[in-house]
Amino acid sequence: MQNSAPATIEDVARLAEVSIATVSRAIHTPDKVAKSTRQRVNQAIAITGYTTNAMARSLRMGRSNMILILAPDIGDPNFSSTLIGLENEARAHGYGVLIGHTQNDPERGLEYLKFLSSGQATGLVLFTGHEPFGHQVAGTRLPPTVAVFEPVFGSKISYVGVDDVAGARKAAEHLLSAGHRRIAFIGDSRTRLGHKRRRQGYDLALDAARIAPENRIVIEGEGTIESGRLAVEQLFMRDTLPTAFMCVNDATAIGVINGLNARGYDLPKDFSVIGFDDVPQATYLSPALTTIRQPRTAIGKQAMALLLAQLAERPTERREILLMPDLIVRGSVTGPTVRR
Amino acid sequence: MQNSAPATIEDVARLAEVSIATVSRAIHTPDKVAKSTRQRVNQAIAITGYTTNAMARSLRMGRSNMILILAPDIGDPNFSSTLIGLENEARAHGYGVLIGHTQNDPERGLEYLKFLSSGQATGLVLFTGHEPFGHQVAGTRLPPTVAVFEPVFGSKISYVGVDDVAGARKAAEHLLSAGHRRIAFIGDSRTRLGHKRRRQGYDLALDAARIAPENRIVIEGEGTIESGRLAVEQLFMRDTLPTAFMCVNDATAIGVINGLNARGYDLPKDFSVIGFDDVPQATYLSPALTTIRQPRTAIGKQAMALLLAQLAERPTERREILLMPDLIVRGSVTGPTVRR
DNA sequence: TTGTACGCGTTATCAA
DNA sequence: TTGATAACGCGTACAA
Repeated sequence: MQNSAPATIEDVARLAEVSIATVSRAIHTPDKVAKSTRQRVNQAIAITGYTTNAMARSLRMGRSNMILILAPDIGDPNFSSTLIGLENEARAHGYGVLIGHTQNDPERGLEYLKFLSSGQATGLVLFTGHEPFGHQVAGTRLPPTVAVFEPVFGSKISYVGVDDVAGARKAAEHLLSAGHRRIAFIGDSRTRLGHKRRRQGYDLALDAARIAPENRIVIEGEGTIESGRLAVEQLFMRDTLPTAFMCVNDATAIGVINGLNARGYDLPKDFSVIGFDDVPQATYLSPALTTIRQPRTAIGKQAMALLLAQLAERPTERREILLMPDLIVRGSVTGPTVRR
Repeated sequence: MQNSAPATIEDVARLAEVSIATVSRAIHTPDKVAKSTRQRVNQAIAITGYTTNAMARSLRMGRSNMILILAPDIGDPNFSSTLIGLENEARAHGYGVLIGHTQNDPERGLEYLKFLSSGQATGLVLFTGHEPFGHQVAGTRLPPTVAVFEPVFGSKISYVGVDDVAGARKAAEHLLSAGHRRIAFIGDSRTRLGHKRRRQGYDLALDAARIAPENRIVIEGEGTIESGRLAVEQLFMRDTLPTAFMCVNDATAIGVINGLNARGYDLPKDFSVIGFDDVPQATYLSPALTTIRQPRTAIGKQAMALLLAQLAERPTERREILLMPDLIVRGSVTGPTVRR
């Protein structure tokens, strides 16, 4: 027997024969209400199926218990498992999460900004690598925020992510220790901070191995499958072939493998390829991709923990938490082949 | 010069020297307010940077302009492009969308249900194939809802999706016309309606080609990569090999290709494989996967249009809109090989 | 221990 | 054409 309109606190109060104030107290500070009253209230809640109206509550309190997650591309294979870490940690502390998909569209950014400033979300997680577009224009102050997956360029927003330099260094060292001396780095970038750091790791490893700069091959790329294919074509045009490809991420590696296959090469015999990220597809490539695994769920968990801490007591200093990634050895790396 | 607290309608009213009622009117029914007054109000809005507080608005109106999208798995490659269709159509009509990730967890379902009944979202899009868990328990009435991607079993919720029967039939006919007579169907299901329909399409095509039932091979599977690999193993154990694999979806096809590759077969020479969905990775497999393409963005667009129509005038009858998918020919299908 | 009454920011009704 | 004011559902001083 349920009404069409959802039960309000008043319905409960009437049924329990108390005032709405008592109902509210019975819910939020149970020890401040007599045991017998509390029981009557709880019964009434059960009967009516009462659920506190989150909107009214947030309006009154000036804050909600929702966290907004802003992502430019939900299809990114790195996104979903990071999200799980974020969600689980939030739930464990009584917060819910909502996902906003910006598609890198400034207008959408603005829209979600309004959502925030209406108080419909209390905290913000950024996958975007930059503040929401229109943020400065709108002149709004951002709520407690943490960035994930890509640090926010030129800002004091805290960041939780993988240690790109160390991970990339591991990758390069793996190639080096397999005997490679001509290693190409595919996917260099001037704008993406994370990719820049991976390039640093590459250089660090090659420095340590005393590989002369003129024996390093660096190709730019935006980190997409297409950019990987393109890089292969560029290399073949220049006719400066490496024995191994170190890719800025797995998407690039997939493109490289693809391009190499298309040219009829037999991997990993002819060339070695290593990636970064360990996306789900990496296992199903042929050869299966040797790569650096991002601890995505752990990153999500830590990021949310940091955000909730900020929510509790607003600190000023920016924090950067870097998690160490692991090398995952599969089939795409072997010793170098001497080509004639 | 901006305040810390966001401007309210009262700030605007004070600055424009009118009442808050007039401000509200100037915004929503501009023709009902004198031109000069309207201009003063607009100026004041610009100066204060006023943005209407969505929460207060929704509380008063009893409805918001947000649509909640419930998905069990955001990582599903079918999800993101469907989402884009949904988002664009919603935006075009002044609605915003929020994504809820259930991970098939009943508790999470309940949580989002509360979100809905608080009026924080007005409409619902279901990717889940079932009503939110706990729906019956909570005894809540669902808002206007439409299902996408997977029809909701045993319910009168409208559905927009691909024509599975017709698509599967196209796939089977493609195999047939390439000369195959022993075609295995991988991924049969008793519970998933969409997969059942694909199986129907397979049977229809084979009926028409007068392939006797004893020459049909049907393997169950849950539509995952792993289930595809498993199916291959089963077939080899039984020693009843087909010349072609028709897979219930691309994930299964990837597993099948993988299993076949692992056994050292040369595709598509030794076996043909066809998928269903056309996920982004399909192009990058070797061989590139011939498959049936779901018009995902169009599905999203149509689904949202249907939902918004329901929002405008609540109809009773259930509708099912089926979009026709296309055959995408790539490299994974050739004529059958005679095996000794 | 409990109840009364105000305010959160809007929109809508009713007078003026 | 405009303004006062009542609701929307809730939390919490303050009073009892």
